[in-house]
Amino acid sequence: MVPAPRPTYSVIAEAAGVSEATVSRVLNGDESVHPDRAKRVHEAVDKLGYRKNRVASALASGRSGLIAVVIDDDLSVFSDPFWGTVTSGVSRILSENGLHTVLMVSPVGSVDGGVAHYLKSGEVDGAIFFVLHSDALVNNLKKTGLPMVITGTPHSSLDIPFVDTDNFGGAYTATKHLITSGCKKIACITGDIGTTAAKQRLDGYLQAFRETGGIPAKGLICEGDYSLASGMQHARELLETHPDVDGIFASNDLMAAGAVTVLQDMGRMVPEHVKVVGFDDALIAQTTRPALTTIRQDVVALGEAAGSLMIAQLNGEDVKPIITPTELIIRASA
Amino acid sequence: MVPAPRPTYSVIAEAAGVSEATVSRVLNGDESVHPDRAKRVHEAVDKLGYRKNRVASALASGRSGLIAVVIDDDLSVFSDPFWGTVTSGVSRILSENGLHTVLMVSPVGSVDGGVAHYLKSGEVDGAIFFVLHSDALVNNLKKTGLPMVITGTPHSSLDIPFVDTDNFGGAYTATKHLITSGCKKIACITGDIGTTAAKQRLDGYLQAFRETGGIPAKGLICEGDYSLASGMQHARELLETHPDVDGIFASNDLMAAGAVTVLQDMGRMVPEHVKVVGFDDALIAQTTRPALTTIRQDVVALGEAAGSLMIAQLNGEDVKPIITPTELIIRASA
DNA sequence: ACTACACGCGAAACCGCTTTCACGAAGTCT
DNA sequence: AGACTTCGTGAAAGCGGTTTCGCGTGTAGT
Repeated sequence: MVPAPRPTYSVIAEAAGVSEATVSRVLNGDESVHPDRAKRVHEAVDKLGYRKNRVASALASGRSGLIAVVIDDDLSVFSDPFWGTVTSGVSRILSENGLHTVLMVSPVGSVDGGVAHYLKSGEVDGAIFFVLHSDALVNNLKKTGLPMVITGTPHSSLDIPFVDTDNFGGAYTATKHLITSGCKKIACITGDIGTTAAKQRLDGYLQAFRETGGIPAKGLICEGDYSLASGMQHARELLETHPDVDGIFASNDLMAAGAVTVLQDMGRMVPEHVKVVGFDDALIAQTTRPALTTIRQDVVALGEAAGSLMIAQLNGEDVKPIITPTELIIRASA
Repeated sequence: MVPAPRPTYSVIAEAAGVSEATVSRVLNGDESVHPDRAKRVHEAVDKLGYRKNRVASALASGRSGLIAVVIDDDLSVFSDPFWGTVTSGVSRILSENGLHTVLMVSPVGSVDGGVAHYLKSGEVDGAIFFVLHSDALVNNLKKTGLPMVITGTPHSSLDIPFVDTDNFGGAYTATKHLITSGCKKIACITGDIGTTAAKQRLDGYLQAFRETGGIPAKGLICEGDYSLASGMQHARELLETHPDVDGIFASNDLMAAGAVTVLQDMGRMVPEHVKVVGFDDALIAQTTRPALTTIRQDVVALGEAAGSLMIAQLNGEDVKPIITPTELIIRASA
């Protein structure tokens, strides 16, 4: 039971009465073929149900049609739907452009492991990185000339195109919201400060604060790590050092949720006594009681931006970083 | 600035003083090459930093080294870390075996779209499907002979290898736990009954119930849809129809969380008046107050199982479905 | 000692598509 | 009208591996 051999150029060429070279030209959108012949080729293609063999095409042209998405193999992948969502956005855009997404999970911090080799080996046409802590791998690969896009703001100012959420603006808006809601003493629980996103969100908070003319009191800024536990821990500490705190901006919803539960356990009502704003608009923002007021980032759009930046690069276009906007979602917690 | 041309077989062959055919044999583990020559080849490979061009290899051998992971483009991808986690497990196992993961997001319910074409076109060596509602696509592809693995129990009894969590066992354990904790009237809020997982979890509940000698009273089984809202709604209804309910097994943590908040809003204490057990051990299980007792499924293991089932198939081994075990996590809610 | 056979290995065809090159026809320029 | 381009096209040379085929050579069988 031979599985119906797929037609090749030679079959198409014969059916259309042209050479294989012409078939190739037509199928690759070369304008210089006479319309009549092009039409004949297209008809043959349709009739025979021809589908180009991408592998052969890749070998001959040196373009594989594959884009790698590189994710660090740390906890974020396992617990946070964020990356999966971005990836699906990337994947959609790429496949609309005839490209495919190859997923690579890179051991965290590995600068020269299998992933690096694979990327260097020219079997992908480009790579999209999710960078959290280190852009060493990206740096290492930069000299290869491989088209790359970074999701998240890079640490060093590599001139590699990147996409990111407007962390600063979102944090600013969140803090501003607390201020206009009447909060007098607003704390900030930052994310893992080793990430640029956490820094930017902190900066946004500081900026809003600065505009009120004040400076955050000592201890009002706590360095968390994006985990539920750290949200809980810092909320607890805050209540001890600053019992009169009446607003908390947490750098993500998970920590905000942790803070809310601790606040409630310790007798504070949210939002009556303390208002809390998170960041992300993750699922959990809707399931806490009260539901979290938060900054929504359009994660799918982020993925699509990354994808289109890659496409643009492959087309030789000039690319600039893309910052996607955020939106304040007002629920019950502030 | 030519980017250091990669060595090819001809270079290796020359350096090792053998033919290209021999290089190929050595590199593909053909035993019939004399050890001395094999050694020379390996040395040449090491010295020249040779890496096989997978594209060329794929063209010549007909094996691409690519495995597709097909995910339905519906909400689950966007909001549930589950799929991302499974995928990363799959990806790890595959890359340990020299294979790569190609991510394909398939428009939900599409039986004959681009994804199907791609899979049929022989550019991947196998496909792993995440099946929730329909296995039509899989069915459609079955006759192509493409090695496939399904994550989740298929609806129809296709004889396609699958991996799944022990839904039945987990639900049984959960219900049993409620029974031994002294609950007399135990309700079940099922998941979307169109999914096999929901059915199996319901069966597990029924089995535990049956062993007590009783039959669940009418209305004690409510058909939810895995959403927070449905958990809340059914908890509300339960309290009306069966005010004396003292145990609830919800088919996932989200619904369990919804149930808990409603119970509390309506004056019941958890776990004093009503005990609640969820399923999944999702993040939310830790953020509800009280934290949820639940059934943990090892999602990474599930992905790894799917990956290894694929590997086994490619090796021509006989494969059987794999059911991964669950674990009862006792927290405060039951 | 003579055919028989297995074993190692190299030559060469081949996988299916891309791209360079050169050639004839048609058009343009003095 | 002759020389020079331009344009559309096919022949053919790859791309970098894999695999079939057949040729010595060494060992075994009789």
